[in-house]
Amino acid sequence: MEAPIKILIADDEPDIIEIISFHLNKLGYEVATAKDGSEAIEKANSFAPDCIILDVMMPKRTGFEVCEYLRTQKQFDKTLIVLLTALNDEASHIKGLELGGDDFISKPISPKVLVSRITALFRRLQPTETDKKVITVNDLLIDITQYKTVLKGVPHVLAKKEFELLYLLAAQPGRVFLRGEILSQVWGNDVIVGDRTIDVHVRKIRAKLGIDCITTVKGVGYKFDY
Amino acid sequence: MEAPIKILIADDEPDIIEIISFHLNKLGYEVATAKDGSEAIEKANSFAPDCIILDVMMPKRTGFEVCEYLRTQKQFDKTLIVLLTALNDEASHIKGLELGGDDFISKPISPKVLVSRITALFRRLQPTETDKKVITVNDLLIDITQYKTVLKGVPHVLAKKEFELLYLLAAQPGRVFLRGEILSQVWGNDVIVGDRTIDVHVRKIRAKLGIDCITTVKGVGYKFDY
DNA sequence: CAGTTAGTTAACAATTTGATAATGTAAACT
DNA sequence: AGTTTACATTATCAAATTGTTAACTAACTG
Repeated sequence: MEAPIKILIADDEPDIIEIISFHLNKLGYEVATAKDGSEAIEKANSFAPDCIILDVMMPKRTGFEVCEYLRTQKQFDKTLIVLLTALNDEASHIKGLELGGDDFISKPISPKVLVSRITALFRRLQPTETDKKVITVNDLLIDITQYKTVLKGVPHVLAKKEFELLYLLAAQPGRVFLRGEILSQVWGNDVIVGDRTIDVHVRKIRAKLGIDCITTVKGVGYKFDY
Repeated sequence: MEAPIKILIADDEPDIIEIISFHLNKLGYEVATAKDGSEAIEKANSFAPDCIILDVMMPKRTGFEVCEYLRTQKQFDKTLIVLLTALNDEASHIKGLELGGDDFISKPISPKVLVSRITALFRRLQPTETDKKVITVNDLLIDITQYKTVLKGVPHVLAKKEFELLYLLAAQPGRVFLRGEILSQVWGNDVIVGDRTIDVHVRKIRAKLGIDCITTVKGVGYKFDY
């Protein structure tokens, strides 16, 4: 990504603003803040954020009102809107979705959840990341429609399970998959197989491709890293 | 596009249906809904949608079952199928791709993501050139208007089923066809024939043409590769 | 250094496909 | 109609591939 992603946070509680912007800043996002609904709209126009986090309960204008207004404006077509609601407020959740909100986070806020939800949203906006059938990482190509793996232009034939395992890991490079996750995702929940089975398949993939694209995270699981 | 694009939504949660149909309606799509898998299949037949959004977890029949079934029906050849899955369920992702799903959207649903993904799918669909009558790959020519196969200038006579099988595979070189797909496309879904039948026909094609243009993908299916 | 975890290898089991022959079937031809 | 012919399908078994486990070794952790 070239320019830093810009995020606007609007909440009337300074503590919340501080916590959120601290964490987002740390991750390289460019952050602006607003302390009520009216300021949120002003800042949205001047700052042109990619994502706006709105507290539902705010002075001057509620998050709903801001959300509704923003959705009428063409320049905020592609802006993600995340609403902060009280815990378990299903009604607000539905209302927010109808007004065009993209996601909801319940207070109290876990910074970790917030960040992962926001990154997930951005990821989902681009089907090319997670949802494509062909994965390419450097000079490695993995195509599930063809069950084909090509490394440096040379095709390598993997068996079904090997392929599915590699595909799973490579779909999210860097993410560590626990053994349990791998088992349930590749083998399914009904099938019961031992842990060694995974090792053996990992080994075969490494051997066939001739590269170490799968990294062992001892005591945890495996990740694709290439 | 002249007539409005028709979209069928199947989910057992009325809230989800309401939100999605609200947003799609607003964009000018014609929307029908179903509350379970069985109703989804009924509505698919009567409504003839261009795109079907299926929740994976549904009563009566799961989204997977519906997807699998629809893909066996010739009239849903070009129908887009979008599956709604729980967040981060990679196994479903892979399974869905194998069953012929076109895209995946994780719950909770963001209207923005949903809409952008669906329009992206339709955009991708434009270059529909699947209906070629004559296929030529290298020095192999396959003409369905004459049921004729010519390899290196030499005609080879294939039986009806042999030809149709070859034609199906060669129409999308490289793509793996599951046995189920082959059966439903070449034999139809009413006819029940065993798996060996496919093997035998593949063998005959290989023998008659004298080349290995059909590759076996063990545990998965066959693909044309020449 | 004991205990845990992963890698390696080989053997075995399970599955899948290939090949061949036999049977069924439907049209084509006396 | 009866026969022939070509094609489609199934049955059966052989062969190849793939999946899994066991047993052992190596590496790491505290």
